[in-house]
Parts: sequence; structure tokens; C-alpha cells
Amino acid sequence: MSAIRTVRDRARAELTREIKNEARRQLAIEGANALSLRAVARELGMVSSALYRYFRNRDELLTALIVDAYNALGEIAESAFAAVADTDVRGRWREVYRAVRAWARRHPHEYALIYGSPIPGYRAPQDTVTPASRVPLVLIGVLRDSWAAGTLRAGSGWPPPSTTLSAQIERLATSVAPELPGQVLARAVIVWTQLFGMLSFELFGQLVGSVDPSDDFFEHAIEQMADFVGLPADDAGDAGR
Amino acid sequence: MSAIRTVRDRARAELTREIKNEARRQLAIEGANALSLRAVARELGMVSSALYRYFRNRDELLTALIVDAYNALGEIAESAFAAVADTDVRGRWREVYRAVRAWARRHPHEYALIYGSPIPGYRAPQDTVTPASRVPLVLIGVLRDSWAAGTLRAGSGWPPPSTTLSAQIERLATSVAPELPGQVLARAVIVWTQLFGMLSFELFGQLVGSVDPSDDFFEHAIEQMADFVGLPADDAGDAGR
DNA sequence: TGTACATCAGTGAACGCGCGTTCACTGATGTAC
DNA sequence: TGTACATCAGTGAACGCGCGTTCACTGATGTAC
Repeated sequence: MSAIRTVRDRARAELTREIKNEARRQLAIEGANALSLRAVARELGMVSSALYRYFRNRDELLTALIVDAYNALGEIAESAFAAVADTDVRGRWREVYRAVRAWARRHPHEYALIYGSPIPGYRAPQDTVTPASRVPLVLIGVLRDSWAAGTLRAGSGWPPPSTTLSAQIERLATSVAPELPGQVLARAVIVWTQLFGMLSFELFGQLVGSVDPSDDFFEHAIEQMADFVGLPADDAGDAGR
Repeated sequence: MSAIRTVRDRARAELTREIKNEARRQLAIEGANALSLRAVARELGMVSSALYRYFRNRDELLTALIVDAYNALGEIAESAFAAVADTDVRGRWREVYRAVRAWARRHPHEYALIYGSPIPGYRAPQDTVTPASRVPLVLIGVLRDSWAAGTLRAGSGWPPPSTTLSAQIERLATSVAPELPGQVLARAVIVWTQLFGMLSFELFGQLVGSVDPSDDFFEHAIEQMADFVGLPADDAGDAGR
């Protein structure tokens, strides 16, 4: 009953990992739809039918890669959060943004796999939901810290959400951040979409001709969005990089 | 030397259109990578090799679809802009946003074709750049109107862009909106990425579980981003819908 | 207006390719007694 | 510790499929004189 019991189990766990690694490698070369079980098997020196001992079919392998990608990105964001003192909310915000971008740039095809166009014929199962929420939860975590410290400048002049939106936000809040005002959460969603819109534009080539390379634009957006959502300025001054 | 001279030319133009239409139909069913010349030809009752009289290869057909999609979306945005009185800047802003979203929702696969993950093995040629800039140019058009009318509240407290970013923005400005302050253009780029980030999230299913259906969230974001970028409030009061 | 030649659209067969998935099988590993 | 049976990993052949692209061809349309 220990995590890995027999030689067989050990071999199985390792091969499962190796299959996913090889699949990721191919993803990085050709993109998601070019991912082929036969090619993966070939590269691992197996016969293609052998893969069916590890994944029921292509979709299941894809799901595993998607879940892994969400988790990898989620972990990166969480470590970035944890690596900054909890008194320095804006510093945390910054480092989470930077970590997310760094991961996306290092793994563009895994990024595209989870934030790009849906794969035709593929339906994301439920297993995907929790891993996908890790990054937004980290961002909200920063807001909660700031709120708890009393430093969040939740805008008095901010327009209130409509009734319907309020209800949606309310439902979201109860499971995630009951203490935060609706206006703040609504802005958090805006900011969240901005972050990934910006990353997709950078990685998918939409910024060529305007703000590419986009390091400075990204840094600028970090601060603008931090302000937008009501985070306090640095106490220590320096706005980084 | 008129636009369409002979029977042959006429037939050619029409068939080119029909091929693209059929290709778009298939796009809408299966997605971009499933687009197959053979299937298109089959559906049109031709033999697959006949398509090579119209497009040199699959990539060329894809490029045509991409350019068409950018142009369709661009025209939609431009008409929405033109349909609102130029004194009502915020109204224009709103209608452009709404029109862009409506198009995206009506043509999700064409949207994915231009704003989703890059198609593996496909390299976007130069022909794509001008059509792709139409939507952002419309948004900037709204800002220019507002600036010209003296109603744009270009923020005194807005953080200035870094040197590098300023240079990029400067280069962008000279070709597009020389009179606008750098801070405004920098925010315009942020807003632009937010818009398409939000649309991609809606269409690609990332909002499920938070603000889906997202009509109200979208409306909320319209106003928030209009404020963010410094547009004046409605003179006539009503914030729409 | 009529003829001769050039251009072009569409055909049909073929090349060479890779894919996902199934299935009956062998041989190695694991388990119960 | 040893034996008998059950489980599992991996094989190799096969099924049935669709794809992009090339090529030599026929017959219709266009052009020059």
C-alpha cells in the first residue's frame, strides 16, 4: 500500500512519465495537433500499441499533458508568491506576474495547449478545472493579503457591477475570497484576462510591430494593473527591474 | 482592363470565393488543422487537384482565410465606429467593443484562426499585418477623437513608460497617432490585450465557473477599460444596455 | 467574321505518407497457499 | 521456500482511413491577325 510497491508499478510510473516527456517534446516541435501516439512510441523504441497500456487513447494522453501544464504553471506561480515576504504585497504581485510570463516563454507550446485555441474534437474533462484555477487563486491571494493588511485601496469611485454580474461574483467570492468586495473581484477578473491576453499576444506574435520585444511593456502592465486593482505602491520605493 | 473581364475571369473569381466559403464552413466544424483540400474539393464536387488552379497549396488557402477574417472583423469594427455620432466618444467605444465581441461569437473558429494558437508549420506572411491592425486602429481612433475634443482625461498620475517602452510607443505613435501622449498609447495597448484576452477566455471556455455567461462581465469591462484609458463619461447619462 | 494558336480549368490516376486503434500472442512479474 | 495460476507489458500484424501534391491529359475559352 505504499506509494509505489512492486517493480512493475515502479516501471509503470517511470514509463508513464517518459511517455509524457516525449509527448511534451513533440508538442514543443510540432504543436498539439501534430502529437501522434505512433511518433511518441517510435521515439521511445516501443511499438505504438504498447502505449495503450498507459493511456486509453490519444485524448487521455492530451488530458494528462494539459493537467500537468496547469499544475506546472500553478506551482511556479505559488512559489513566486511564497518567495516574497507577505508584507510586500506589490512585490508578490510583480513576482507572480514575472514567474507566469517566464514559464510561458519557456514552454510556449504547453502554454498554447492550455490557453490557445481548443483542440478540435477534444473535450476537456472535469480534472482540468482545479489545476486551471491555481494561477488566478494566487493573484487573488495577493489581493486578500492586501485587504487583510488594510492597504488595498478598494475604489470608492469604482462602478458597481450589474445585478447579474454581482450574483456571479458573489458565487465566486463565497468559494474563494468571501471578504473581498465585489468591485475588487470584478477588477481581478479583468486583470486576469489582461494578463493572459498579453501573454497570448506576445507568444502568438500579435505584438510584432507595436511593443515587441515586450519586456518593458510587460513590466509597465504589471504596475498599471496593480494600481488598477488597488494594490498599494512599494513602501521601499523601487519599482523593480 | 476592367475589374472582371472575361467569362473565364468571372468564373475564376466566383469559384475562388466558393472555395473559401466551403473552407470556412469546414473550419467552423472541425477547426483549422482539420481543414483539408481534399474535403473542400469533394464538397464542391471537384477533384482535389483542381484546387491547385486557385491556390498554390494549403498554406496559401489558409492565408487567404486569415486575411479575410481580419478584414471581416476590421470592417465590423469600423462600421460600429462610424454608426455612432463622433461627439459620443464613449458610445463609440462601447459599440466597437460590442461589435467585435458579436463577430467573435458568431465566428468562433475564424476568431481562433486569427487570435488562437499559431497553426503548426504555418508562417504568417506580410499580407496579414495591415488587416490585423484595423481593430486596434479603430480603438485608437476613439481615443484620438476624444483627445481632439479635449475630453480625454490623460492621467497626470499615470506612471510614465520606461525608456525602452517609450521608444517603442514613440515609433508606434508616429505612424498612428502622433498627437497622443505616450502614457495614453501605453494604456491603449493594455486595453487592447485585455479585450482579446477576455474574448479568448470567453470563447475558449476559461470563464466557465467564474463569470460565464459573460455578457454582463463584458459590459462591465467595457466601462472599466473606457475609464482606465481616460475616456469621458456619457454626457447623456445612461451607460447602455 | 473566320481561322490558328495559346492559355487555362478541370480530370483521373498515382505516389508516398502517417495516423489511431484492435487483437491474438508470448514471456515476464506478482500473488495465494 | 516452492509451486500454480493470474495479471500485466510489450509485440507485430493488420484494418481502414485520409491526406497533400504531381503529372500527363482533354476540352473549352481567349487572343491576334
